[in-house]
Amino acid sequence: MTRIPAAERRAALVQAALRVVARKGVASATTRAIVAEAGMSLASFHYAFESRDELMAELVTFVLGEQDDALQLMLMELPDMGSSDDPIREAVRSGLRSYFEVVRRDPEREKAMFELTQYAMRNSELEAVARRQYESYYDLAERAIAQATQAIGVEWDRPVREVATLLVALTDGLTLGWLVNRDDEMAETVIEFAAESIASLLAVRHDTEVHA
Amino acid sequence: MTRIPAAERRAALVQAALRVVARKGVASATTRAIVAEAGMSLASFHYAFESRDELMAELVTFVLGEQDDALQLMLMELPDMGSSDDPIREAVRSGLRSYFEVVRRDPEREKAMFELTQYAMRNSELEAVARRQYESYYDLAERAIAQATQAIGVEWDRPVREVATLLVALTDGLTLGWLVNRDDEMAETVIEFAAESIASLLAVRHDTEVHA
DNA sequence: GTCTATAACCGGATAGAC
DNA sequence: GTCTATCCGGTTATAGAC
Repeated sequence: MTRIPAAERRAALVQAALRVVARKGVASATTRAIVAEAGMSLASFHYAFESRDELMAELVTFVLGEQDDALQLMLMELPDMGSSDDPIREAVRSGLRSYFEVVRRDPEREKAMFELTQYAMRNSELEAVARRQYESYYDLAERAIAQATQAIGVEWDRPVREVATLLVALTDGLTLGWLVNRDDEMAETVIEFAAESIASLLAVRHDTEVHA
Repeated sequence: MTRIPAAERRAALVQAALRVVARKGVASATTRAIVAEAGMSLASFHYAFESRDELMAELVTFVLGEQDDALQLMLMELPDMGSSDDPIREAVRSGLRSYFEVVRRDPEREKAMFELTQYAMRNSELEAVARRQYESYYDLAERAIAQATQAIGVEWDRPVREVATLLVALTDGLTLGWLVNRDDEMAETVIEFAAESIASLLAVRHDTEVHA
C-alpha cells in the first residue's frame, strides 16, 4: 500500500513478532503469523528481512534493549532504604519484587524470553546472541547492584560481577518456577531467601561516616 | 518386519525421541526423525502412538523416571559428612557438584529437559505434564534434603518442602546459566553460594546427643 | 516497493497392500 | 502388525504483475 521506509518496516515486524512469540510461542511464530499481526503481506516480510532467522536475531537484540529500559525505570523507582537496619537486604528484596511484578504482569512475555534463549542456543549462528543476552543480564544486574550499594554506602565481599551472576541465577530460578507453578507464595519465599542470601555477601565494614 | 510387542515399540520410540531431542531440539524431533533414529517405518509410529503429543507426554514421564534413578544412585554415593564442622553445607555442596557433573557430562540432554518443559507449557493438553515435571523435581530435592538432614542429625528452620523449592530454583539458575556460558568457574561460584545459603536455613538447635 | 500467486518442500497422519 | 505410498495442510521463499 503506502511506501514505508525499510527500517520502520523492520521495526514493525520485530514488534509484531514479539507479540506473536509471547502469545503462541517461538514455534508458532511463522512468517505468516507475524505479517498477519503486523498487517502486512507476506512478500513485505522478505523485502525487509533476508530470512526468518535474520528477524529472530534482531528480535533478541530488540528485547534486550527493552529490558534495559525497564531496568532504568525500576532503578529510579526504588524506595529509599536509608532507614532500614539491613538496607541491602531491603534493597534486594524490593528490587526483586519489582522485577517479579513485571513477570506477573506479563508472564507470556517472560516465557518468550526463555524460548528465545533456547531457540538461539539451538542455532549455531545465533549462539553468540544467547551469550550476549546473558551478558546483558549480568550487566543489568551489576548496574543495579552497584547503584544500590553506592546509595547505601556499603561494600561487597567479592567482585560485584560475581554477585550479579548469583542474582541472575536466582531470578532465572524464581521466574522459571513461577511460570510453571504460578504459585505467588512460593515466589515470595524465593525472593525472601534471595534477599537474605545476597545480603549476607556484604563485607562487614560499612563506611557510614555521616559527616567526617 | 519382525513383530514387536507394542509396549516394547513404544519404549524404543521414546528412547529414540530423547536422543533426537537432545541432539537437535524439540522442534526438530519430528515423527520422521524419530522413526529414522529408531530404525522403524513412519507407520509403526502411529501404530504405537496415537499422535506425536502422546509420545511427548510419555517422553517427559520417562526422563523424570530416569532422573529419579540417577538421584538414588547419587544419594548412595555421597561421602560421609560426619567429620566436617559444617556438614550440611558440605552435603549441599557435594550434592550440587554431583548434579553439576551430570549436567557437564551431557549438556544436550539438560537442554532437552528445559525445552520439554517449555514445549509442555505451550500446549494446554500438556500443561499438567510441565507441572508434574516440577513436582517431581521438588520431590527429588525434598528426598535428598531429608536424607542428608537425617544422616547428619540436624533440623530445618522451615518446612523441608520449602528448602527443596529453593534448591530447585538454584539448580535451575545454575544449569541455565552454565548451558549458555559454559563457564565452569562461574558454576562453582554459584554452587558455593548455594551451599552456604541453604546451610544458613538450618535451625540452630543441633540434636547431637551422642547417646542419651 | 508492494502486491498476488505459486513454487518447492516438510510436517503429521492415514489408506490399503501384504 | 508392518510396510509403502499418499493425502493434505502449513512452511519459507520467490516470481512477476502493477
